[in-house]
Amino acid sequence: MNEFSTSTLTKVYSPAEVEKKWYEYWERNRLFHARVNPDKKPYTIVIPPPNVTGVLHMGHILNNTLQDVFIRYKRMKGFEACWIPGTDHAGIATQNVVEKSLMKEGKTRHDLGREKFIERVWEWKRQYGGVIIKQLRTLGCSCDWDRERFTMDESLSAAVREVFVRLYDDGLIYRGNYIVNWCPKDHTAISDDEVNYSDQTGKLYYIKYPIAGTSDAAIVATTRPETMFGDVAVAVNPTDERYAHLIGKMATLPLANKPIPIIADEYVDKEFGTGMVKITPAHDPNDYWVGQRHNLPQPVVMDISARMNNNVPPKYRGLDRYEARKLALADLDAQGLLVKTEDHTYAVGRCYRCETVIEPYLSDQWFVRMKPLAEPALKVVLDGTIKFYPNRWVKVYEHWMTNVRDWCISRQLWWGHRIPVYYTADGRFTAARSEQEARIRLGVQPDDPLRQDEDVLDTWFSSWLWPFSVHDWPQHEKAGKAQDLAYFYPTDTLVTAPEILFFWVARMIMSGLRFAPSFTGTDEPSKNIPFRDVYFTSIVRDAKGRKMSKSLGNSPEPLDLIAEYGADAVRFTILYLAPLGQDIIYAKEKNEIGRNFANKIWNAGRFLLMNRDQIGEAPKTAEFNTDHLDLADRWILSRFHSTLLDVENAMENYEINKVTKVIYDYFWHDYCDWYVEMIKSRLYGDEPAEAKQAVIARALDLFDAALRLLHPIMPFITEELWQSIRPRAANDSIMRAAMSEPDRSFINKQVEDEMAFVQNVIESVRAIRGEMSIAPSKELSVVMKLRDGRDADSIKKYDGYFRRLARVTSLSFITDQSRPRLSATAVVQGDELFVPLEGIIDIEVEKARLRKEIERVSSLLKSVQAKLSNENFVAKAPKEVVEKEQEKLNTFSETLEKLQRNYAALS
RNA sequence: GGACGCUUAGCUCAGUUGGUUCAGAGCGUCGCCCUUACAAGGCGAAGGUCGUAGGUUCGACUCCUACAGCGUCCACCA
Repeated sequence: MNEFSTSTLTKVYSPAEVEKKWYEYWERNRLFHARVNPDKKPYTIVIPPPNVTGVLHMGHILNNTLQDVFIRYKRMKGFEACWIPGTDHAGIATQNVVEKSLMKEGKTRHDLGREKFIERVWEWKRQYGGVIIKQLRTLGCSCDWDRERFTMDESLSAAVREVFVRLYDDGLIYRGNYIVNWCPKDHTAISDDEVNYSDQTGKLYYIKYPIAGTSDAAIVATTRPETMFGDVAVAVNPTDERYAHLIGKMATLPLANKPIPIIADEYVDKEFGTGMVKITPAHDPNDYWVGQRHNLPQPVVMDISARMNNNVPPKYRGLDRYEARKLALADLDAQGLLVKTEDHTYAVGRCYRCETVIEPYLSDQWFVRMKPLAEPALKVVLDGTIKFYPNRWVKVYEHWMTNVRDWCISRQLWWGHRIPVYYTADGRFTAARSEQEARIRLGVQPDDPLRQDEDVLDTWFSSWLWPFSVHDWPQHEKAGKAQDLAYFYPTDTLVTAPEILFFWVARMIMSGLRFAPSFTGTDEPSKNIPFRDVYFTSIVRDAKGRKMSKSLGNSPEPLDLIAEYGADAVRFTILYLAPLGQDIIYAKEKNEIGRNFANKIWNAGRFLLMNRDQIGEAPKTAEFNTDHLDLADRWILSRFHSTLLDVENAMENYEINKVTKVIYDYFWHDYCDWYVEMIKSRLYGDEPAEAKQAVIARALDLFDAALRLLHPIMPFITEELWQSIRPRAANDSIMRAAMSEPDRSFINKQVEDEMAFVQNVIESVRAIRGEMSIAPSKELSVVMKLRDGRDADSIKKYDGYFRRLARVTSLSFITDQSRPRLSATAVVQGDELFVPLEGIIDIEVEKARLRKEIERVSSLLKSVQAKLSNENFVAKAPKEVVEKEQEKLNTFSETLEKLQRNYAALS
């Protein structure tokens, strides 16, 4: 498995086989599996269960990459990291999918009947469901697959029943005849949160309702004339003097020819329309409450498909609501009762699943009383027991939780958890965990008829229990999961989209605080909350800033991306682009960032292996070999440990894009661009073999450490290289290796300053080369004139670096004015540097170069001078700041002087 | 109508207690290079009065206010 020879490493990294190979290896060795381990602290994440009908999209890529990064990072940091995967049964979505396939056979679910239909859904689930779970493997997710759950598993159904009964017994679940959001296509109620509103331009119709016995008429304005058949009153504002005389009179409902009263109610806005409103209690939520206040009847005039029912005049019966609207308007117009029609923009609510315009509809539904659940759930977020990242979502949460409305949990579907309520023949009912329990509760004999409620529960009624139901609560004892539940609950981090803050996040907090005490045995909120941190992910948008979605067709196909760029590259790229709390603008081509980086890592590995094979490696003693250290070594060790600190810090704050940037910069620019280039001068120089082998060992140590640092983000390539660079034990994996711990004793400011000088010299020579268009292969000489107190030997010892990185083949020093006549010059930290360019130099180019540099330094100098001559500044600014400015003044003026002298020497 | 977020190089974005060798990176552009890890690469260069207008301060990309543009969430008048 390990110890490749260099020849097997191709020049360009090809991820496909590598990724497949290692994922199989990890899974085969059950390296993702977490078990209760008292010696380690647990770190748990439960996956936001994707719909069982779902396929991977870019949002999942981001969301699951983040979770995998957290899990892999914590695992390497010594935690027992457990990522629990699973899928959601997704009531409406799944039922729709199966109904669609039935339609192809010319059947409806009613042709099959409930039992057969549900069987059919299970069959579908077994065959096609959970594709997304397989796709997550492609992405490299290290989920504990032994713990995979489905929200319709028997154990999760038990949790649903338990919770329902408890809430029912506590009086928090009730049944009522209320207006709900009805989807005429899915034939079910949906919750307030499942309705999406969008502005739409429609018409506002003014309709005349004659008033019996007078020539007067009430003129009402409505956007939905078809609901007029359900009108039971006309309302005016009690303070509206225009209509005071009409209150108590009867108006005639046109077309239906029914008398309805004119009533007064505060709800009516005097300014809108005519100030008179038709009241339709069964088809409008506001009208419903008006009707309640005035004890009005609630005639329902549509059926479950929003077709007019038998409560309307015969000619309208059976018509779709929009056809009925058309016909009613025509009839009203014919009778001269349609006064006028205006354009009107208003918000239309649509079903979040099928986009059908919802119909407010009066029906019997089950509700959860939310206030008592919301209060403690709000508290733990406000007091920081649960933290939101970014924090601003706390305000949104607070607003919702203080204005929370009761949750309609019944759905008129077949696919889902059946409501555990049982009715006797004479109409008594109770909630119960089982039919047997219901019989006991109701005092009903085993052979007496008992009927279970036909409806199922909202999908979220099972997902809100997810953090503990995954451990088979309330049957955890029986299932042998008691220890797991105690050890892995609460979870640590929840990674989810802000869109489901209310649907899911808020409700999980409520359910955790409400039900966890029964297994944690404490009322302490911090032990009962379902998670400690919530990370809200970015929205992935396209180049035009539009949200990526299936319907817009503007999203790349994730699996194609992975096939083309590699999973590591896709993971790296999306994290690199995703700042905490900000949306991300995504385009396929961006994956070149990750792909190129992977290739860079790959080639660094090739370089090291090649040299190891040729030179050999000193035997391993500590994490980092510290024999034969020189400047570059001390510097890279210093840089590495500061990088570790930065990564740790950014990780704690969930600044993952910062983590990727820090590592990227370190690896590419510090390790590859400088360090690797610098050790070449030693590896190919004339040092003793022992020193060279120490250099190789150290470079490999650092590479090993960098691979571990990178592993959570790019799991595959790091495993491949980690296994190749050193012999590893059988079944070992980088994912089980320890992350390096930052050690401040390696961080050395003097070393970094010294290195900065060497880098500046090299960069100055390179800049001259670049400006003069001198080929990199052309060898150059450098003459230096040092400022007072500087020792030439302290610079000469870096000769090898200058030779290797700037192609400086001759370095000499002068102390007088004998500078080479035709040379380009630079000033590096006060030391002057001359590059003799006899025959190559273009005087004008060099003069222009120097002029620009002189300008730059002059403007710096000027601003420092301005500051120091400002009395207020000197008097009020802190002493250190003033001193610093004073130092700058000296440096700048010295540098400027030298530049000007060298400029003069050219003319 | 209410709340929140964003506005820095052509593009996508960094910029942590306010102190100009921090105005930066990547992509793109231009120039020189296939230098024995990497052209998916190396080196260098050009390019921005940090949305607008005020204010606080010795000093603001960084704090405050207003405005503009973009975006998100919530509520909603029939």
